[in-house]
Amino acid sequence: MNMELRLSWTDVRDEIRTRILNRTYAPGDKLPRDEDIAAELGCARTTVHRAMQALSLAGLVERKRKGGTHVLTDPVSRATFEIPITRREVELRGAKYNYQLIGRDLEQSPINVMARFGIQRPVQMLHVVALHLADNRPYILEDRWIDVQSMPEILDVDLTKESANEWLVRYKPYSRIEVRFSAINANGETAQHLSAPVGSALFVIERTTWIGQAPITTVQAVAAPGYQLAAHN
Amino acid sequence: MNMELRLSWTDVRDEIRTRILNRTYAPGDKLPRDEDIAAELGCARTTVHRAMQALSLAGLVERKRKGGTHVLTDPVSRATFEIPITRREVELRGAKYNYQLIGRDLEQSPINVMARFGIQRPVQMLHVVALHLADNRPYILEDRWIDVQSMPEILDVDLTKESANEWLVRYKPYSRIEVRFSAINANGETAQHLSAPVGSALFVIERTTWIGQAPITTVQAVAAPGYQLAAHN
DNA sequence: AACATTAATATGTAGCAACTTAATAATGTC
DNA sequence: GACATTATTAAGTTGCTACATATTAATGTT
Repeated sequence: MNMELRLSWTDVRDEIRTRILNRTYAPGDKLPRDEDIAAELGCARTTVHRAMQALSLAGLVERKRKGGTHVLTDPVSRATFEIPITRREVELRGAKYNYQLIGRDLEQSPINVMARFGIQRPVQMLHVVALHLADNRPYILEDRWIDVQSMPEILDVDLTKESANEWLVRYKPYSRIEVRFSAINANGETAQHLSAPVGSALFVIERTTWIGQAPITTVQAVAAPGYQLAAHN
Repeated sequence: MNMELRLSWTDVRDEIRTRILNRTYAPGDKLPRDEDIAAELGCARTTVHRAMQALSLAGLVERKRKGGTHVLTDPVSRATFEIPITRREVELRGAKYNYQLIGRDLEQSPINVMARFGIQRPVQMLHVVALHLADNRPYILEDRWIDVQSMPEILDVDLTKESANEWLVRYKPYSRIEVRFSAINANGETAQHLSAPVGSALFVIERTTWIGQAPITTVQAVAAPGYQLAAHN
């Protein structure tokens, strides 16, 4: 019978990772050239290359042209998380989703919003405050600013029925996103909207998106108490 | 003069993304086959394939063998963040790093720790509580559990000088990591360690790591007030 | 009609070859 | 010795070919 001898790039990646873990290649060490590893393991250089790319992306090794590949001494934890649209997130938890528009106004962008976009002068923006509910309980309170210059269509959207985010991701997928996490104590208004005690610790997600260089939207999403966000590698 | 006509896979990715953004390929649509796109743009199928992989990873399209490529109707926000070792993080902010060991005990793993590792029966673990300081001000309070079965060496490490995390990333790089974020109100003890008012909202990072199937460590890191974590795509 | 079998098809993966690029090393010049 | 120039090297990139795999569509059998 014919054994499967061919190595996939994931096999190579795992082999190299094992060697790094068991200190065959110790932190700081220079690894053999892709070509030599390929010869040793009996695969193509392309395959080693892909494995190395993965390890480099994972923050385990560092690669430089001509310089070769080195095991990093201080590997960084790198993890990825997903932020689905809130409706999806709620539905995935098996809860009923609802949405309430709280406020909608055309305003000049305040300082903190300008800072998030990295712009110098205030511009006209659509300011939307809305509440997402799971099983009729407050889930996330969002405070959103939308650039009307690069997206005048948003002014005609009926935001009482559909969340601005749903419309945006459907019609204007971003190309760049920046996310910041933090924690705040609930102030009176926030506490009221989220039916949480004043002062309770709330998880905050701040997202800012662009299409190319053009600012699209920035949102501060405050989650109800108990909210957790998971990520993995 | 000879123009640069060759398309790189990033060019192809950008072109396809643009078409998705301007609704040439609308949400839900089926894209042409890789081969046809390659023919149209004048590049190899491999190149289109790589571009598509990137878009698929980014959550913009979905690919199935024989089924073809479809634009997703609800693209998910996917972002990546890095957690360097705390010393690095502090030094990168231009601050002086210090570290204090608060407690170190061999204990049976409690329920919540077992849950994080997904194990059924309690095991002997090293429980370490420590404080990281930036410019002599509390920065992060960590509460860590380390599996001694898969890592007896940790018992001989002098944790008064080096943080357990530093030792771990140096000698035992994980292969799988799970991260959870949340917010808590500072209780008396936590507040005291972090010199924060009781009740203040604190950002919490919970990290659990494995090597293969073997649990390594789980840590609850509570950041001092004002802490922010940034991510990007 | 229901079910199993077979064929067709679009993506997934690996190898090979040729060329590009960035960084280092070697050399030459003043 | 200091500096600029050139050569070398190892990773990066693209294209091509061949084959694997999963899924759908078509066909055959009862």
